Amino acid sequence: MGVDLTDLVLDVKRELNFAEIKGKKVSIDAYNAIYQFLAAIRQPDGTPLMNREGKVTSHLNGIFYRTVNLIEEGVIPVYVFDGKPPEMKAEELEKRRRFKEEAEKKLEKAKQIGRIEEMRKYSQMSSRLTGEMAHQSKELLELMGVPTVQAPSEGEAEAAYLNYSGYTFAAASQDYDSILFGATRLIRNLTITGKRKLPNKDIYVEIKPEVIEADTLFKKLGITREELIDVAILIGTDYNPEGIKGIGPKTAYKLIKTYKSIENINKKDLDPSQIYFDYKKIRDLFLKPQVSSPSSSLELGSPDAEKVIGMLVKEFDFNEERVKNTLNRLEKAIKELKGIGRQTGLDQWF
DNA sequence: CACGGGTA
DNA sequence: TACCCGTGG
Repeated sequence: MGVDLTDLVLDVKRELNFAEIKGKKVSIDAYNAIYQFLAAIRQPDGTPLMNREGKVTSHLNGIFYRTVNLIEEGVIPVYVFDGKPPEMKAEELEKRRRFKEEAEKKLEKAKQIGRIEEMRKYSQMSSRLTGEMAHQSKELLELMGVPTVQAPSEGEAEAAYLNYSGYTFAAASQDYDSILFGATRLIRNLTITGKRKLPNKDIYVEIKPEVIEADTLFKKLGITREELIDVAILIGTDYNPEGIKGIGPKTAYKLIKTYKSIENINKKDLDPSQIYFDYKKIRDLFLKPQVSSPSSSLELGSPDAEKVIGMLVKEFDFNEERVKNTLNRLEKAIKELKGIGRQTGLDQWF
């Protein structure tokens, strides 16, 4: 799930204007994006899209159409895939597994009483992104000519690293962890747009991409990245999911703002016995995550239309006409995008 | 979520 | 052109 920093970023987050990322690379936390497609691209009763053999295709649908739309908007997406999770994430992963099991039980009940709305909700909650799905997504992107990066460990950390090292202009993820990992610019809601249903209500809200600039956030809060990491640890991260009982974003921020670090917090403000986790190790996971320099160029290549059709149409039963249409749009968008690189610098004269 | 045909 | 809505796989 990541760290809940919503309350702390409220004042600095702003709507993304696509013009500001035109022609720029954005490292996308692939797992995060694919998971959202998998959860969202479903029939009203929650059944995911599947080919005739019953293999789920929701993730491929999302990757294919959304990515082409992004490239048409002028963005060069760089999808970063997860490697092996850090051992300290085990508890969080176990927690997620239990959550899925609960959702599956609730789904069965909803099915029995035939409540379509509930069925959809619990299907979404119980969706699982398999290794095979991640692999298929990566394969599709490669056939499309879209750069991918294999992270040694956390994809989000690698995406942030690509960002602060200058390979990409921003990092895209739903999770605020990106900023803890060092991203300079975080874009949320890049891969999901449109309307989203409010939980348990019949109200739909417009979801728009938003930007959070790390430096602006640090300045606004008057703390450093290191200090924000300590704030996050108090609230609870993927590496200490429980956080500290009774401490939320506001309190955590106040404590670190006052004391600068977890070890400096006065005993009267926080009973040290509450800190049962190895916070120094967690700090290191954010400050010195396992990352690696990209081995490929991270440039858009030429799509292999034949193979994309082979995969989507022949193997996964996508509509041939739609796929061909979209491939044409993709080729056109790539050409235009490559034109931007050559033309910049000339534009100012015209 | 996204497409595309229909409708105003 | 903007939105609605049924369907995609």
